[in-house]
Amino acid sequence: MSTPKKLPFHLTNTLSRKKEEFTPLNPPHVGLYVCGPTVYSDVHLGNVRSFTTFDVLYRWLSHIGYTVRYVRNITDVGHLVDDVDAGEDKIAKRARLEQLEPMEIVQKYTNGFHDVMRLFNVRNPSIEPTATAHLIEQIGMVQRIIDNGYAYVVNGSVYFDVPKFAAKHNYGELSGRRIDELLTNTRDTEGMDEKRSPLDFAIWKKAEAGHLMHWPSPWGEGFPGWHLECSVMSTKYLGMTFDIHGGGMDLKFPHHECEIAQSVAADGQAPVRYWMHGNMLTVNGRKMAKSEGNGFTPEELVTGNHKLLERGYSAMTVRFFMLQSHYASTLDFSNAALQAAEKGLEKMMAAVVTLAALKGGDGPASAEVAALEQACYDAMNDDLNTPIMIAHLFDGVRMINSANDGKLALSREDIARLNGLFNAMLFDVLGMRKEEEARGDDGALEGVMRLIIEMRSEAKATRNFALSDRIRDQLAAVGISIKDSKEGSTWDRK
RNA sequence: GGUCACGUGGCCGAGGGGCUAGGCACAGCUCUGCAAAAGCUGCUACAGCGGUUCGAGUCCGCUCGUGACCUCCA
Repeated sequence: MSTPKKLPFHLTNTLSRKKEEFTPLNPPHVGLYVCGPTVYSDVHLGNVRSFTTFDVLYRWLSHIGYTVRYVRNITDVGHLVDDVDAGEDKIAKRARLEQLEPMEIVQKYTNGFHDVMRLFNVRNPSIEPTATAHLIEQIGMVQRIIDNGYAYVVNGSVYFDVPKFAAKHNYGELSGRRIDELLTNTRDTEGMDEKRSPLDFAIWKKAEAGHLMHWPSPWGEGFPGWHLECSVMSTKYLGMTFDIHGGGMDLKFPHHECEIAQSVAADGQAPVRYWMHGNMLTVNGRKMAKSEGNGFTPEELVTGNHKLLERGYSAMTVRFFMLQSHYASTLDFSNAALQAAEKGLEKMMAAVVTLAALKGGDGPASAEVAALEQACYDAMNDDLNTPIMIAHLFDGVRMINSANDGKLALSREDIARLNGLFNAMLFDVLGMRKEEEARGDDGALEGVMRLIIEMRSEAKATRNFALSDRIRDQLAAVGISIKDSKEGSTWDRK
């Protein structure tokens, strides 16, 4: 029996803007770093899309045989906000509003983030480092950058010297910016008067009076700059140069560009071989963002308690909806699209149940099933093309249902392979979860339903359709649907 | 203002020089006590205008429209 070809994997590298064959630095190991959340507020659905994208990447790399060390950080230091709140740390700001310790805020939203990840069946990373636990390393990196002449100290703050760096290195290669263009388009930002060039960015910032989160450093009390933590934590756990760095499109510039500059300036090595950027979730064509105020929380999503939501949707419906578009495309949120995804997912899940009960005939594996397997691998290996892979799975759904209707002959071998394929692709790779599992049903309902179905079948046998229809209607009213077939009746929660 | 994307059928959304995407919705048929489910069939589109080509939704140019980044943001 043929087995599908599982390699090679191709992904779009933002550095080259092209699809490239992926080859790890030290196979079979893969180092993967993804920018995690800033824990000063609830994560919204746009954040979930990004983490889901990289969750699927992690799952896929593991599935095709790589040993992945997946590092996803927690940003708990807080970054400078705009000039309205000049100098005030985001986390400190919220802490004052809510009269909590900064680390209490951090803990609260970290817990919330983890709850959301669990709800959407996003796997835990191998390492989840926090910025506050890596202050020593961050100070060390600042010092190395200063020692190498790419940063200067002004009044207790340390700034990265972008023009000096750009003179020798390719600053802007990731985001496609050019120094001279950037210079004509800068706006006033914090610390402008201290910077030699408006393009320079802080890698260590002096703590002003009242600033709650600060640490001692060779340059005085302060806190680390915007982009430093990712540079430090990625290379600490994955090496000076590692395989894949992921994040949202909106982080490409300046965040990731600065990460590259910092690593090169400090250690002389480009940190990342493949950069991968996920696109934005939009609402009515506009990016979902904290600053836009158009996001909803998972609670609002599930309950439907939000003005943009006609009703609630399960986390798995939303996950499936997201995976039906490519990660590099924008995806527009809408109730109609969510409802279509919900129906599609129900159909696919029903087919999985049908498949488990199918009895195949004798005979060899069919070419169709083998082709389907290969098509799924090819789709995923082509830059993680989940929508195509899902389209192939729906072809499998049709095969399963046709076989169940007696219109297609499948061998035991075919059925075993389809079972394996759906388990691998739908559950392991796409990370779908059966809703009953998510709900945590025990066996009691199953037993009760078996009894009710048996009694209803007796009513039908005596042509007491008034009773059998009443049972079906009443069950429907409490969210349980009954479906009759030649072999008997099945039930499902809806 | 600068840079970069995108515009696909009733809706969502892939593809990316010749080959059925898929899902949802809708209509008809089959099955069925009725329903639901399922299967089959139908609806077959690529913003507009030019160009390249034997052939363009796919490449090039222009126009219009939308968005992202340039500032914390997945």
